[in-house]
Amino acid sequence: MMACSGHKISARQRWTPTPLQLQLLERIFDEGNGTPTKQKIKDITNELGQHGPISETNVYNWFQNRRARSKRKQLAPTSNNNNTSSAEPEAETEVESPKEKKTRPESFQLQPYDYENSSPHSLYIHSPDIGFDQLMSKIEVSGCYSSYFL
Amino acid sequence: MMACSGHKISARQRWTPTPLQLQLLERIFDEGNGTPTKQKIKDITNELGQHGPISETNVYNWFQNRRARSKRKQLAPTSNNNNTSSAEPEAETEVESPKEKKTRPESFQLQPYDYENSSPHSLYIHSPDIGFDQLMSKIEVSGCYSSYFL
DNA sequence: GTGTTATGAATGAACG
DNA sequence: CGTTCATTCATAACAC
Repeated sequence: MMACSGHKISARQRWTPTPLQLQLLERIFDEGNGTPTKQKIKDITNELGQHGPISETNVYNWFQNRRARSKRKQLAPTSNNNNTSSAEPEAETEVESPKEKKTRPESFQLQPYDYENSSPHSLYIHSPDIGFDQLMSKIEVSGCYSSYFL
Repeated sequence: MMACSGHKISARQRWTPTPLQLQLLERIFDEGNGTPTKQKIKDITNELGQHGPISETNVYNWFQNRRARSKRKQLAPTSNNNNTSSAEPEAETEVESPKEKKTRPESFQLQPYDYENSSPHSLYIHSPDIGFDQLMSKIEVSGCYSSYFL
């Protein structure tokens, strides 16, 4: 019964950007405002306030985090593959068909840290309903974690 | 499976440490490295990579979680009474003690916003939206801003 | 197969 | 501004 994603996104203690807000934030961030001024923050806050509760502090923090996180990509995505054992017992790699959406619109789990944001790629999700599927397209598991080697 | 139509799991799998890796991690953690540096992370990752797939991010997260968990576990055991039934812990008490506890209360979004005031122009603190902030901290499933999904 | 627990991962907020 | 803490979510692992 509960298998269904019956997650009520009820209120949380800490601010949670709505997908729309997030989209806007990312967009702005991507626009090239690495150092949003106070005025800018205010503006953004005001703008985003139309889509949900938000405060200037939230915006400020968000940008700070965003920047830090981007830079944080130094933490290697390097998948250290070791093939000590030639045996690669395929466990149950039941890869489901990548379709459908996740469960929560606000947080799409990414892989490790993003690789590089230098790419001038503007990936934005339009569609008021959001195709989570597309969001997931970024996942790059690039690994077969199903195997246990002891 | 899944009676609900809402199903679909992403292809992303969560990293699962092998017992060996876990053992090593615990050992390192126990050694007294509460704050593993990036270099350390790399080292550990490399080491553990010999026992299974792992990335620096995994190691980093593991330590973070480990630490948080430890703290949390240790903070709770001080149960005074062996009360079988626990009363409702959540009481609406917005009265702020002048002396906040040392614990870092996940305060709701404050509005200090007093970091660098680079703006040459003074700013008016009148944000009408601050009222929302407070509301947000408590918003329940009620029909307040429930429509902020998109 | 269903429900619960354990734990990795993501993120907002705070500290230095 | 970079790093760390705390909280929450999602999912693998486990128990029923």
